[in-house]
Amino acid sequence: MKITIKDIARIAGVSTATVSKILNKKDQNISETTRNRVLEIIKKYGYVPNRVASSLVTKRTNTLGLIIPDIVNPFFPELARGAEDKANERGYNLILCNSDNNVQKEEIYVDMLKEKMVDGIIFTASSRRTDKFKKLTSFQVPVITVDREIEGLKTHGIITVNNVKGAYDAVKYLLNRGYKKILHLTGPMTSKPTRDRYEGYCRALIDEGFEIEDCLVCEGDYSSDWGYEGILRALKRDIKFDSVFCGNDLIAIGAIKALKVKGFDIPREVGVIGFDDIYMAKMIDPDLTTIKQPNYEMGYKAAELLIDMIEKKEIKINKYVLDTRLVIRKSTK
Amino acid sequence: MKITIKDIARIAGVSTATVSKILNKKDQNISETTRNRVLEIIKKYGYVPNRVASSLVTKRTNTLGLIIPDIVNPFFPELARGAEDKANERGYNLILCNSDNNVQKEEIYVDMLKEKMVDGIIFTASSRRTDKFKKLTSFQVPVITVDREIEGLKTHGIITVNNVKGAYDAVKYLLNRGYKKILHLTGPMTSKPTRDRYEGYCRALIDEGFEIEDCLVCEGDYSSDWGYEGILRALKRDIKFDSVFCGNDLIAIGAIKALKVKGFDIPREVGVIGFDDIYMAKMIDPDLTTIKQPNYEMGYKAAELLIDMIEKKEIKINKYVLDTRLVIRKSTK
DNA sequence: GTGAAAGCGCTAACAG
DNA sequence: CTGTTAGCGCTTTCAC
Repeated sequence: MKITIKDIARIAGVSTATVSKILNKKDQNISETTRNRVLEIIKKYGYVPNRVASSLVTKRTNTLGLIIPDIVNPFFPELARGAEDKANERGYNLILCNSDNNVQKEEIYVDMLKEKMVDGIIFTASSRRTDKFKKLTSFQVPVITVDREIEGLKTHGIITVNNVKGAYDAVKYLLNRGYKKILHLTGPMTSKPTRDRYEGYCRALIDEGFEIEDCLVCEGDYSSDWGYEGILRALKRDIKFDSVFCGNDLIAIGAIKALKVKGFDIPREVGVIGFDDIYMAKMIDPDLTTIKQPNYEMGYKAAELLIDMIEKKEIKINKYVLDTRLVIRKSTK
Repeated sequence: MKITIKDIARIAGVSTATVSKILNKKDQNISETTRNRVLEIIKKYGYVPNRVASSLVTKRTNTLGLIIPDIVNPFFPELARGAEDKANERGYNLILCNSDNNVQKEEIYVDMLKEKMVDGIIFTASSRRTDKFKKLTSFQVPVITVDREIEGLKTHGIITVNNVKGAYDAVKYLLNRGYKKILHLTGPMTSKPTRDRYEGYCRALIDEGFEIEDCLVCEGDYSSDWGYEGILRALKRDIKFDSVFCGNDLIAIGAIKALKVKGFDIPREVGVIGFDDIYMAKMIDPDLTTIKQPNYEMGYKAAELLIDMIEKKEIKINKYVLDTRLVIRKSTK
């Protein structure tokens, strides 16, 4: 039989109200003596309050939902860690949900989280979301979307990265280093970040007086396999390029692999630049020049904004666009 | 104002008991007609039951705790994913906790999870655990430890990997391929897997008629930095070796990097073998021969065993030792 | 087949 | 400074 607040109250010879007040630090009006006595008894008996009971009355669970496509994708662990750190710091826990970018799974998770009365949700939505999905907007608790803005989906806060500028910086850097024919291996164009990076690519080219050649832009997905495949395909089609701007680091890693297999010297013959700066970027050979995304900070900031909303602190900004940073390593000359 | 079971009952003209029974599929004794009527109303009003209320009475939250050192460490995302998949399959959610291998943080998390009344915990414990830490053993709910057996810590179930055999296989393979001087860059000897891998290393050497040379065994931690550092240090000390058995893939990746910097040809002059088979193992150059650990399966199995315990299914075995597998790639000849 | 009623363990007025 | 009391939203006996 588990020990309850009633037991503590009885043993201490006070009411449950008194114990509750002490537990919740609403004890300005409790005498030093009783407080100490109660605290002692709590300790002695190893009493642990039952939060599900208190949640039922306070309507707060101190739990957040984190919905991401897949924790195995190297992009997400840092984000999750950032969110968890902030949540923990503020006394919240995080429920991890892997949606596989699957709208149906997302909906199921949202329902589960709703039932469990989470105080808020951090959401990295699938790219295939349509506005038929009203569950979130009708959700009673605040929702922060991270990394991907969803058209037609109103959320309570947004954390993104300046993808246009990041891509712009990448391409401009390539151009400045003397590369002239930049192959762009993109992710799926259904996702906003992909389109933004493509936009940055175009703008940099134009600003520097180059033309945009459609054959240099190849759409795929955010995987190493696609990077590998994309290079082989470009080579087969006899497309001329002296550098590759990859939609993310995974693509870049695959691309480098293919390039090496085909005997190209990186960075002399072909330069490669990625996007993300995942952990592995500095471990591969040559280590990867890339655009660092502040993944950890995104998660951290998302949790912070979310908790501020939950706790009704004054919130002026509900959209943060974090900046990327060019990290120069050895895959570009 | 949120809609409750009372509202549904009132609208349907039945009691809350009836609605509850229908909700929980204990409706053998409910007439088809009322059931359909109630279900319809639930749908129409978008009623979502409040699980925290029901948890209070059923003493089940359908929530599990997952305590790992750090989700950013490439070893853990797969484990977490495996656990989450199984949990989800069985209607449970997972609370993610990053302990940083810090006993104090572990204790705090255990307390939080206890307060939130999780139904069970999956625990990858810090290596520095001492038996002063009784919180877990005195814990009311089942605990499964994964990957690391903790001496002096009784848990309800254990999932590990056959580290001795994995290491044995690795070293034997190296020997069979003609390598003779195997440097062993280990993790911290305070951890059981490290010691087990060391044991496998010794056994293989002995079985093949080699001697164990202490100077070939260097203790560090499970990071790429240590792999890099370890190679440089061995070289500086003028230790002769023709291959490296690394405590994990991260160490191997660092080692490969250092070896390449120093101009060694891998695998001809020096062969390298890792342990884990993380995602990046096949992406680096040369791609890494390694011992695959079934990370996903460990998480999956852990969740399965845990949930079986929670739901009191017949449990014969409460310890699973999963097998590793040699994955041959290009970092060995 | 269905419902009344007694809690689950805690908090929050409000009263004293 | 402390206690009384009425729930929070749900499940579960047990009676009808």
